[in-house]
Amino acid sequence: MRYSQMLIPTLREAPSDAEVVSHKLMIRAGLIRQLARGIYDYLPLGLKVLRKIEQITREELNRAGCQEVLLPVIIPAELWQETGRWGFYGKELLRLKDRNERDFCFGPTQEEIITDLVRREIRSYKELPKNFYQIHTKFRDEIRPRFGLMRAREFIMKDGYSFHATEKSLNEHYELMRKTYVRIFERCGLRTKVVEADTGAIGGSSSHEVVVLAETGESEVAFCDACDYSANLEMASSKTAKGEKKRSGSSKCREIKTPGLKTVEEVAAFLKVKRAQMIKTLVYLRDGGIVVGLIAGEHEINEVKLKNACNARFLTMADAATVKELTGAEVGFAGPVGLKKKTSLGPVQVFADFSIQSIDDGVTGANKTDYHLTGVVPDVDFTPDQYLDLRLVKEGDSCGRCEKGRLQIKRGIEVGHIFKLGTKYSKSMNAMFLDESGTKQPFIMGTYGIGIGRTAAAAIEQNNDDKGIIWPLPIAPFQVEIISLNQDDEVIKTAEKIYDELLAQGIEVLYDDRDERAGVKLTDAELIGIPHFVMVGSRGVKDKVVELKARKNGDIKKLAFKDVSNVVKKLCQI
RNA sequence: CGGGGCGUAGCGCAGCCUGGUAGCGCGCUUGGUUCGGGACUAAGAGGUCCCGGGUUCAAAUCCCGGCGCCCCGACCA
Repeated sequence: MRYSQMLIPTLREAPSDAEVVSHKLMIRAGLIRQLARGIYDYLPLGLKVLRKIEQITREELNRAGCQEVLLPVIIPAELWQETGRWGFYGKELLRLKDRNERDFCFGPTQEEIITDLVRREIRSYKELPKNFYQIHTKFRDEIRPRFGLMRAREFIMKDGYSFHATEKSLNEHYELMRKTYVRIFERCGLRTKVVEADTGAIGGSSSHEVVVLAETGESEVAFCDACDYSANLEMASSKTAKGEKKRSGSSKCREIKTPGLKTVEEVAAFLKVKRAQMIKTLVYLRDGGIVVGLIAGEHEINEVKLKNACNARFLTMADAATVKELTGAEVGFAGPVGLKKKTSLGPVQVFADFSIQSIDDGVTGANKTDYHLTGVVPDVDFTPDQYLDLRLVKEGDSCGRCEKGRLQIKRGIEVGHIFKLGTKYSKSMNAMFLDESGTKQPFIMGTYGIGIGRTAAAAIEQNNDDKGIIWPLPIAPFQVEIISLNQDDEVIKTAEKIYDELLAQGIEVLYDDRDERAGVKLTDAELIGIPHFVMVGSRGVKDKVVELKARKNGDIKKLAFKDVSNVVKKLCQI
């Protein structure tokens, strides 16, 4: 491709609304332009990168036995009503009506569609397992799109769905997908980590995320420095003392006046007790009731763990009025002793983190404004419904899996996600096959996603310098860029000749044939980040040499004309 | 949805406070000189000052309403 014929609108300055480096560079290098919030045009250079990532994804999935399909983006409401998601999904689901006022949505994910196809076309266990995937555009009306393609509303995603006759088959396939995902991102030239993840709203029993470690990532992952344990912060567990047996005895609880002291720090300082002795009491609102979480004052509660523990559909901090109704006190004085079992909003569940199990002289709110209780003993003064792990792990906590490891916490970009779904969708949509004994069984399903645009953004986050993008070779829009450093006849002749030679070798080459100064061409070349430059100038032409420059480290090698195509070809082998 | 900010030429911004009919840098067009790391020079093109209403002799500027975009928070296969 000739640069002069391509639309590559590079910018010296990034638009002021771009925050993170990948967003800035994607705009400056002319890969994307924004049309509306979270909605982008993909320009020629940007599309080439996406296509590369798609192609690698396709090759690896096909190799793993998956089949590509292409499902509609506009979906009739009926299918979503079958699974109940038409009601649950909320505003993130873009809903539309056709000319006859029938309800449709723009698919944010397509479990319903594929399950519908499979229930109509697959009847026997003999046809299983199967994995269908597609690469197409999704739309999620995100509350807060940001960072360019990292969190867009309209985005390109590879989504795949597998169907199995047995759990064993699902487990095997899940493992295959995990390996395949690792390989896909490795081939893209990315350094990734596979972490255990929360199954979230989509439901299901097990889930892993593939994340690219990057400062600008939106998710936090914890991993052990000794063993291979790694998990999304939402899921991560550290070593916890548990299994203390229940105590009995009489209460030595006392009420103490603590005027205006609400936080753990304030109360601990006032009463001269350790934070570890404090029983922090947090009140949450869930669908159909109230959930109270108890945790030692030195720790933070992990709301995802709490939400999962009580099996809630949603969970949010309770407002002051609810806290007052439950405890009879202002916010800041809640405690587990003598709590109501019921409120106008529904029943009250109390979950306690293991960390309070061993407290024997605890301090907690008295459910009375300006008062706290001391000498509180769990299982004597109050009994939680359940003890479990509710802690948000901290950097340096000991690993929950191995003996000596410590947890580290880093930020990452979630580029892939795999789920064991089970029969959630097949059951609600009555998608059944006949097993060996001739009985109807719901399909056992898995779902597997890769954010294609987000992967491109993550690649830039991981590979850039102050001059611009440094594409990993496998996903670079071009492998080589030829730059004529001036417009002398001999230089142009040579550049054209090399261009033809490289093209003939099947190399993806961008030839900057513009009548621009060397500086302009080089700066643009560095910005758009093609891995190798072949620089042709009049000085070299005299001696029949060109210069080969690596974008990554700036190394320059002189090359005789006759060697160019062989050397470059070797460099471009992946 | 709550809090904050912004909207003036393709991009980055000034002008607004204190109303008088729009400017700078980069980019773009044409000519000349230049030409191996973002040239110089001369001449140009390009703006519904986000939209609507109001105040005023006069509004980019003041007032009211709306829209769009960004940031923080709540959300998130």
